[in-house]
Amino acid sequence: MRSSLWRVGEVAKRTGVSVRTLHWYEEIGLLSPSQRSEAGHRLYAAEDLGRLQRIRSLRQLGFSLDEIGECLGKRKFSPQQVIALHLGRLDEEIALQQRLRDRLESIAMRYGAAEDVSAEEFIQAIEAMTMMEKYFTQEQLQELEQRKGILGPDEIKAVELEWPDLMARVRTEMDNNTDPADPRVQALAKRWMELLQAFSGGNREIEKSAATMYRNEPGVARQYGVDPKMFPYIQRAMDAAKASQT
Amino acid sequence: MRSSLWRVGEVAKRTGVSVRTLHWYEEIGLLSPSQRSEAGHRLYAAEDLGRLQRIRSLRQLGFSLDEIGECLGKRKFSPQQVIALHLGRLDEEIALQQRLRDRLESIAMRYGAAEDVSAEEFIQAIEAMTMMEKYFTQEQLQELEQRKGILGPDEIKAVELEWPDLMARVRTEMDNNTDPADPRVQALAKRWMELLQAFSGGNREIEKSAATMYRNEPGVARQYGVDPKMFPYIQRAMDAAKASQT
DNA sequence: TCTTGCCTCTCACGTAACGTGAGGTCGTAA
DNA sequence: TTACGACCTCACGTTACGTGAGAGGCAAGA
Repeated sequence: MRSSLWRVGEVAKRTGVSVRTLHWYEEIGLLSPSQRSEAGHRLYAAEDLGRLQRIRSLRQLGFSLDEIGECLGKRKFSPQQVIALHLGRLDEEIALQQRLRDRLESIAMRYGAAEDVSAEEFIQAIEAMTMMEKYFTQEQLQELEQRKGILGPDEIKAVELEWPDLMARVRTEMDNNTDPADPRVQALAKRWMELLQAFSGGNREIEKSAATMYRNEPGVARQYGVDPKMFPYIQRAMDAAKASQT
Repeated sequence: MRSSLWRVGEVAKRTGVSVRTLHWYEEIGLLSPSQRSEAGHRLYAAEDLGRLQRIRSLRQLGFSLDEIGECLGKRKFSPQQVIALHLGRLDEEIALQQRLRDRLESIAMRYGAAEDVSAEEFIQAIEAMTMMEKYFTQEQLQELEQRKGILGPDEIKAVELEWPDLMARVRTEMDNNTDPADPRVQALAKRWMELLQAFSGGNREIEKSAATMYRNEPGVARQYGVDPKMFPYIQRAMDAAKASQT
């Protein structure tokens, strides 16, 4: 009889759980040793170890101690229901983490090789992405992602470098009150439309969403050098181009 | 000036975070309102809202408040490193959850339709699975899984029903000291080998691992009615079959 | 002016599942 | 007898807040 009683330390060594964990399981009423020595030391019998084994099995499957307690306590619980519930929870969590992972990776890829990225710049990129998720619908984001895949990363980077430069030139002409029909402005407007086409693929809804974003988020607009005031100026340049074509 | 100062409730409504969260951010020094009213009410300025926005962005990417504090505080941190670290952590978590999910699903499928599964039986199944993962190597488990796919669920269930029955019959003959060469025992031994073949696919290592499991885990053995003492008895039956063939 | 109702404040406990000491007791071997 | 290891209980720390409790502030109506 004596040989079939184990003390906490022995149980801990054999099963791999910590002594504190065994204390904790007793405290919450999940697993109490069936005996105590005169000095108050815990003595675990074989049946206690069996219960511990079951607890560990259920724990490994990700159940909470509360749920385990209910499973082991009551005879009437429905395993299918419990598992289905748990499975659903897990699926949700996994999907969430996967989305999170994808977002993180897309940011990491954006700055894959560059070494001199400042924290400032980095956080702005993150903000830009959360903004995108705020202003574009799920389908639009998918479409953008798809077109990104077609263009390839080098092309994307080139455009991202060219865009602020183009914006600055447009701003200069606009500030100088250059006639929208001027060849320089015409060239800028042509390039603007090309880049816009590369971004939106001609999807009007995407262009609208982008415009809304630039209007509502001065931070994002500043990052790319976009000013809503440029929109009508370029529009006038486009109108002038059409007029000269006829 | 006055109009660009917001109180906690207003900030909470605008940004979607709770008042308590704003209190908390101040308590841990992550975001303190740049002013207080005479009565001690928090007054957030535009720059505070900007910082809050950055905090929210980073939070959405799954960073801890500690990490966010460091990112926003120091200029010298390496975004790539932080992201790579985080990405690694996420991948690990996802893989873990995926494995967990698969295990859960395999258990759920085992008892998909059955309605009268007792908690006892259910927990035993879970224990059996954790035992499998303890005694079989990763490759062996994959091989078993593959063979399970080939056999199909109905076949599996049939075998699982037949196995305890077969064990009981063998036990009876063994207890009666029936000659291993007796036709009845020969028939049982033949069926034993067939089922074993269906399980192991002739893989000796898998058979060895299973034997070790049955020897070390009386609980699992009891569940399937297996007794290590049967092994040599069946072996003698097989030997007798061979001898009679020559 | 007083009350009403809606802020806001600080303080403080609760969450899940233990980890990590602190300070004291028990058992046994040298 | 003393040293050492195993054990005991108590209690705080962890994450990122949620949820009150009790008290004070602020504008509007009676």
